[in-house]
Amino acid sequence: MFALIDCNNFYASCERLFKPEFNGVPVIVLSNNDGCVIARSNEAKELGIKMGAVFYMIEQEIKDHKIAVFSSNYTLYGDMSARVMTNIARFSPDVEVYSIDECFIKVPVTTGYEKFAHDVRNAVIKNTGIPVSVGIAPTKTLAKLANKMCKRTGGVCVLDTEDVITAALKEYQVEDLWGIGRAYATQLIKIGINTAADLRGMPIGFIQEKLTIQGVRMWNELWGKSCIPLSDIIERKKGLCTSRAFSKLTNSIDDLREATVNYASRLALKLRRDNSCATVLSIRLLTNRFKTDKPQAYPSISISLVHPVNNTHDIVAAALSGLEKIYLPGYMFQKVEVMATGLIPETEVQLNLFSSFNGVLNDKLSKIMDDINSHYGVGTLRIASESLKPHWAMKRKYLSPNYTSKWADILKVK
DNA sequence: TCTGGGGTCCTAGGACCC
DNA sequence: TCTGGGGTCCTAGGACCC
Repeated sequence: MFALIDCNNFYASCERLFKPEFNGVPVIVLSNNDGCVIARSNEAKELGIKMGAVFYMIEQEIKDHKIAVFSSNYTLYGDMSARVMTNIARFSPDVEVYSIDECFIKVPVTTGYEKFAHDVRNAVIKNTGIPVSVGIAPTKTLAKLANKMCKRTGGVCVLDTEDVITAALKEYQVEDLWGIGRAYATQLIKIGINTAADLRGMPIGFIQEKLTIQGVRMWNELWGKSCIPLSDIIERKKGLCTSRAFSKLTNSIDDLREATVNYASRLALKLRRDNSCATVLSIRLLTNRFKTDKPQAYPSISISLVHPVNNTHDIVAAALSGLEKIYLPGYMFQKVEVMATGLIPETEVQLNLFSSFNGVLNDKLSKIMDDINSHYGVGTLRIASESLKPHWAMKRKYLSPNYTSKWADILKVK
């Protein structure tokens, strides 16, 4: 049996944890650049605030209902997530951290699933203050489904017999299934497949044709046959990406250079934290796709690097050379994307017979930079062309303090 | 003025091999 | 009159996830 444990309204719950005066009050959390709503407390959901709602379009509603607003604070959420996962790990040796706010575990008991679910839930709530829901079922797909049904059942839901599963599938909308997104949902509903039970009732050939092999796995899982194993080993990443919209559009090559340098050095840091090196670096400029009356362009380039690298200087230099090649003067750009692919572990980097490159493991400069920055704060030591507070930097007007990870931000109790 | 950021997997088709 | 059968690798695009 699998359990899916999911934090309720995770980002909103994190913010509320340190602002208890917002308990019982509608709370929303915004995406980067304070663009749209990405988390809502139950009260905000009840007011009809939609996931993905565009912030500036609902400002009046927010004022009218006195909704508390936060910019997203991933430092805080990441730290709270680690605390939740650590608590869950005490209940099972097999944990797959699936996202920042949810994990699958193998259920270590063979009976008494309800009690087990309540034990996990109560422990996490008591030790971290974050409310969670626990869904238990024979497969991961069904555990996901059980978890979503927790809203009705009070935080815990067990689907352990064929009768219970069948009844649940009949009530469950096909578009809410794990693995059915917008495109598939539209197609399925058009031909009269509305519930999970309808989908499960279709022949496997139909599933294979319409939804490919992943659909076949899901279909089997709905029948209780486990096809998606728990992956409790963290796989190496295949690519890393830094991409962020600017607070305002720009066509200035200087702005774009500055942004590219900033993003590329962030990317280099991500690579080093991942202990991997890039063999290919891609860079892309993007115009604002919502401004349909303005000319659109998404120029990009992929650069094969001479050596696999993860030091800031080489990554930045490659990114800048790419930028010069793709820059188009006549467009207002909203975003630059810097991507590293063809990643290899830094311990497996081969040296090149024909160059003086000394290998990543001898890269003392990066190590010193990272040490100083982790001790004195991000940006203490950086390359000269990187700016600390650029004018195009993303908006984070409603940012909360880093209560759990910065000495200066720790809550003071009188 | 203002619409997120980061990933994964699968398929089809083309280029190439013997 | 008529042009095989089996592969691999890569890329672009589309679907999905949170």
